Amino acid sequence: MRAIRENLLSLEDDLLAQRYHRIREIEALGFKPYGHPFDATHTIPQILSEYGTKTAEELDANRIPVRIAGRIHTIRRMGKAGFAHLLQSGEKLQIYVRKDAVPEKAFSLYQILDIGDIIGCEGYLFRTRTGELSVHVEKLYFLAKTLLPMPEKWHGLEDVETRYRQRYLDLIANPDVQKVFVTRAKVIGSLRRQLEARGFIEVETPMMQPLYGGAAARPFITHHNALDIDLYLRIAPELYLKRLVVGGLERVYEINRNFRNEGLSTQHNPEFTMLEFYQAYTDYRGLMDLTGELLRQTAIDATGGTVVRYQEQELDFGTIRRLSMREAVIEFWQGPDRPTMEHLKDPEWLLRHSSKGTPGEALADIFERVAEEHLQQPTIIYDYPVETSPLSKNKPDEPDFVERFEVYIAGMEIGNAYTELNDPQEQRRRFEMQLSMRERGEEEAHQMDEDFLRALSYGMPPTGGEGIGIDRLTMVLTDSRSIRDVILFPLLRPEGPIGIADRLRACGTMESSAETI
RNA sequence: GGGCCGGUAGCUCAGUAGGUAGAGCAUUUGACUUUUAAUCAAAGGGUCGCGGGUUCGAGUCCCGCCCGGCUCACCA
Repeated sequence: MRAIRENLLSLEDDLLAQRYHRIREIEALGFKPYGHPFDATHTIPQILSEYGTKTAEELDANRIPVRIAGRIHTIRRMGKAGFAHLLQSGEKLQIYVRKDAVPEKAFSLYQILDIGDIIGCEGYLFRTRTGELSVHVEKLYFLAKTLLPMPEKWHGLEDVETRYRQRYLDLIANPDVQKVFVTRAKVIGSLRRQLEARGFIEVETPMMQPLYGGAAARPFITHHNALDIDLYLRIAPELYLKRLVVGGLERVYEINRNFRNEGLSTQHNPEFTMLEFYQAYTDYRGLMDLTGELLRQTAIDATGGTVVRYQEQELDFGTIRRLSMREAVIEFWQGPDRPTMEHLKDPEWLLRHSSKGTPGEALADIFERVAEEHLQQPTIIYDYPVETSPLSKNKPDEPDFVERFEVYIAGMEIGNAYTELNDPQEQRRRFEMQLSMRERGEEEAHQMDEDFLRALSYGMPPTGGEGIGIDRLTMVLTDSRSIRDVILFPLLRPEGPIGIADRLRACGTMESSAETI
């Protein structure tokens, strides 16, 4: 018994225990600590946009009754009256509670509210002496108790690790974070609408694949027990989507996760979201036009305009520049000995300027080192060497190159597109080329996919296909520096013991013991 | 994996030269019926990331480790 008392004493300073105890006080006042449905007349953002410009006189002359709900962000108690700010969807509205305007128990409830509690209230809109639009409360409802303290009110939650691990807390404490994810939803919605409007249908293809392909990356491996087979989490949906084009679904798209077992960085998360779409009877030229239209409209839908601020610069989505890979190398070459187009067509020159094994790989390597970081404005880079592009169609006049382009924005690769290789014989040769690269130790070279070859052997119409990285596009459109800021739950190492279960159990035990003392 | 930076109260952060661990917010108690970073008065709250070492004495110096950030490498 004494041990219990001592525990109770030691818990007096514990915020969790304090607040847990408060649940009983809330119940004693006739309120439920959790779980009422609540019919609001408005959301807080609605009130702000509908009545934000009404004057005090207008509000007094024509009283507007409201029922709203929100989380308590700040509370200022002043004896027999007080204020609080309620937070909903990242926006705040002040409420005013005075003792003579609400039932007695409601005022008692107001006096024991904690920052972070979720409440509802009913009353009418007015402006305070200082002019702030507020709710004059006549009825108070209790909707959910917070047991843990909220982050500080004006710095918010700064600790990046906590922000990523406890995104719910980040969303509560940092209203701008909500905006990022609203914009992300707008990006995806905009792309869907635009593709649907052009006759594309959305499909879902396997995430778990017996062979992985469509990109160069190391996969995650998992196991299916009943079939006793290993499966790969897909690194790309490409080969499945092209099978659908063979089947006559001439315009298909998929927006879904890819998984690549690679390092993490500000631009890489092991699972990330990709839009891939395929359009029969077009080629990469057609896709360049389409890409320009898609990106322009997405920027408008997500941000309201075609000019987007990103890290001290203005990116213009209104027009997208087009450069061949070789032109880009020439344009962005730093220092002396700027190469000419002839140099860039000379295998020996290329091999001299790169450690890569083939002229094509060397060109791609040089491009990445010389040009990539300079591609800040939305830019299409086209004509890629065949070695790095096992699924693209050769250029008719230059068979060492393929009809492929990538979209760069803010120095990042955002999109990748090409005229699809639809000649099964050539595709077989490409796979075999990849296999030999694999034997040379290129772990990420493509696997042979015979069913895909079989599908192509039935005939795939000439087709253009493209992938757009949703996360990176969202970064650009939300002015985010890290991919983790546009992924709700980015991958982190698991954290150590949290201990909340023990603390909650202790609260419960204390309480039932206390009753028997 | 390499380099650099960081981890101190629930949150945001200070912490001198190696000498009793601090502030603001939050919390608790009291005052206050138009405040808004509310104010005023008082109080409680710490595994200084973890483990070793040096020292009479370590948040501080040294070594190892854990977690995170940035960056390079890697990732077409």
